[in-house]
Amino acid sequence: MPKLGMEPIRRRALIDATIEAIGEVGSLDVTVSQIAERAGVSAALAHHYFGGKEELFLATMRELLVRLGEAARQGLGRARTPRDRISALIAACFSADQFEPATIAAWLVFYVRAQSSESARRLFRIYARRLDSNLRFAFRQLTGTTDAVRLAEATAAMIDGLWLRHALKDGPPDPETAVALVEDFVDDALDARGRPAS
Amino acid sequence: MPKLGMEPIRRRALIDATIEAIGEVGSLDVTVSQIAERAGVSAALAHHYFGGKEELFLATMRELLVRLGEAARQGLGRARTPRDRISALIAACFSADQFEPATIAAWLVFYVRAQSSESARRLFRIYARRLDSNLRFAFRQLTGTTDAVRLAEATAAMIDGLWLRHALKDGPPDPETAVALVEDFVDDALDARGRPAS
Amino acid sequence: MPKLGMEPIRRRALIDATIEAIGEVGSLDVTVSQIAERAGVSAALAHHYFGGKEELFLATMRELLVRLGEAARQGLGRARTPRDRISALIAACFSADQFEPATIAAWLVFYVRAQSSESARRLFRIYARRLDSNLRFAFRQLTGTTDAVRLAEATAAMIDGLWLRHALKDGPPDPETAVALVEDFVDDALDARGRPAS
Amino acid sequence: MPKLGMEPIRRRALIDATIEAIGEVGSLDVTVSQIAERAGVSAALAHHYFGGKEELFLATMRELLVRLGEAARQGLGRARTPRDRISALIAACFSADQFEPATIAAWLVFYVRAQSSESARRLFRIYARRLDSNLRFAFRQLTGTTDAVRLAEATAAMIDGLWLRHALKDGPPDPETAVALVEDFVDDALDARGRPAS
DNA sequence: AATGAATGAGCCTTCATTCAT
DNA sequence: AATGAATGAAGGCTCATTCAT
Repeated sequence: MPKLGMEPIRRRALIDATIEAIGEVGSLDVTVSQIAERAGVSAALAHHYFGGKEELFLATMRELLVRLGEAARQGLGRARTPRDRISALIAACFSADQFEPATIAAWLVFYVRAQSSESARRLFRIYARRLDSNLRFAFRQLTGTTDAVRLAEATAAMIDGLWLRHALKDGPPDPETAVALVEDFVDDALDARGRPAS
Repeated sequence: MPKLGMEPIRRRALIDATIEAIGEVGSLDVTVSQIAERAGVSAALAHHYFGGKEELFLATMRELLVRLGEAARQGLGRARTPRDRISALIAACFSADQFEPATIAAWLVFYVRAQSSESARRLFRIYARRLDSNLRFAFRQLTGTTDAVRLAEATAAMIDGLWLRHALKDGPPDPETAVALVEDFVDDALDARGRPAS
Repeated sequence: MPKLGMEPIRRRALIDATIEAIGEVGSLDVTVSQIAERAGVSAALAHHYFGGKEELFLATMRELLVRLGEAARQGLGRARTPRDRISALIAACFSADQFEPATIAAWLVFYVRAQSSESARRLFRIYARRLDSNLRFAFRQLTGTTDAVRLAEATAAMIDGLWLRHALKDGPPDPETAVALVEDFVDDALDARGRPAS
Repeated sequence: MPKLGMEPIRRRALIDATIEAIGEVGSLDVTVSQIAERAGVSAALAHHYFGGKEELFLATMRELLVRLGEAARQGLGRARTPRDRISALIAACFSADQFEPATIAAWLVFYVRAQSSESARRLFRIYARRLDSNLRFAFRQLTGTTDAVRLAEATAAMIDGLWLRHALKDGPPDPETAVALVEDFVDDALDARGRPAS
């Protein structure tokens, strides 16, 4: 039954369906029909609203990025100290939303996509830069600039690595352990900084 | 004119071509024809020798895994202390061979493939388990068992994360910095271990 | 806000938009949406008023035919002699209205359409018959019946041919030259008639 | 049963099938599958050999043009006088090959195509220019240069017009009458030239 | 040993058309 | 009077795969 104002609803449904479908299949080899069916609409409608498969994927990536950005922003808002800010960023990356199997899978898949699609890469750069600069900024208040850069990179790498490994694990996601590993790393690294001559 | 004993030559050429092609395109969306052309043979021949695209990909993954395994084995052979063994493993992961753009891309792509292909996942498990157990074994000689597990996982995660990030960078690979980051992490972590109450 | 008496306005707008669209694209491969947009209405409305694409095309053809018919009638009204009548018909075919690029293109396109659509062919027959009989009638007053048929056919053919060739030319239409060519042909033909044995 | 050297055979079969299919349907709205089926092959093969529908159409046009060119060349070879050359060109345009219903339809359809496809237009220009220059050359030997241009254009137009009209006629083609009309036109025109003051 | 020939299956995309509002 | 919403049907194209040579 056609109603007015369906567009945002359909777009949202299609994007969610895309995440689910990619999550289930574990790759971008998902047909528009599969996605549309999951969203309860025809494939033609997906094209109608997004223009094509490529754009649907891009919109989905953007959504993923936005969600992560919001999680980070909220966490940062509640943080009081620089060390808190770092924890907030780590927590955001492993928050329930982000760590659902389908979401992890979708992230990973888009990560790879970024290798071959210029538009995808552009989107990812924005995300990477934002996370990095947030981390760097927090670290800088705890160490010198040079170390901040290093530590920010290492932290980001570990986060990504844990994501990656979770994407391949069979069992349920285990965000607590992941967070603990990164936190320990940060603690140790900052600790070592404070005691230069060991 | 058909020659005798061409099989190993062709197989090798096709596997190399697969790595190159995937590296260039940045995804598994490579046609058998493209690969075959790059190897200087017909697409039909690829099927003749491998049975199908799937098997060609699997063989290529296996090759990648073997190469990494060999790099690790060689490094471990020269290592004298447990700490040396850890460094050897890190170095192997970032050795010149492994860190060529095409290879990084191929790894990443196969990583994702593992999500949807049971056979691919099986192969990767073997690799992950071997790296993990090697790391764990070395760490266990420097820390307690519990910490060894944790540290091994964190180290492996950081390595994977650095790989991932390099896969998306535009510039030339920078293995030295990557190695330094991981080594620092290990140093700091072991350091912290030795001085429990900080 | 819906207004009353919109029907004729919309129909006219849609027909004009059809001519323009066909003229611009140079073929019948025009979507109903494109036409509707050009007319400033929704595609659904086009169906509402015409019933379908086919009927819209047919209505457009009819319009084209009517315009040509009117141009001819007006010219014939002012003609005094049989020879004048011939000139009037020629002039009508190359009158400004008919010789606009979009109109030429539309004519040509519909001409082809007539090959595959019975209804389109029927419309064209009416036009062709009317032009032919007008020409024949005029010629008959200047020559014998047999020759009149021949000359009418030749004249009509030349007119159509000149149209065709103009449809493919890049530059601006050149009705004067076209008219001159046909007039010369008629003159020469009639001349030859008068002097049978050469 | 796959054999070697099939390519030229298949190409030829596909081109012939294209002409037939277009001729039967009377428009370019022919699917590749229809054409392929008529040629006794799969649609995929058509793409394999031609790359796409567009190229298949272009190749078909080229073939049509070549056939016409050959008919003209043969006729010209046998012509002794300038007037003979003109007749030869006219005859070529209405020769049995060219005047088959399917061929006429295909010509007409491609003629229209030229309006929207740059590549098609380019091909047609070549044909038009060649026919024109041949005609002009012959006329120039019989009249002054200025008249030659005019007469060549008028002749070409009449030929095209007769083609056009035949394309829409239901009955069987009637090349003799068509040729007679054009020949009469040429005769009368040349006659008139010779007797300037009437 | 190697390949040209050939195809079936499947996907993206377009578009005319319908319907409820 | 007019339109946004929605879809079924169909077409072009790609590609892995097979087969006879």
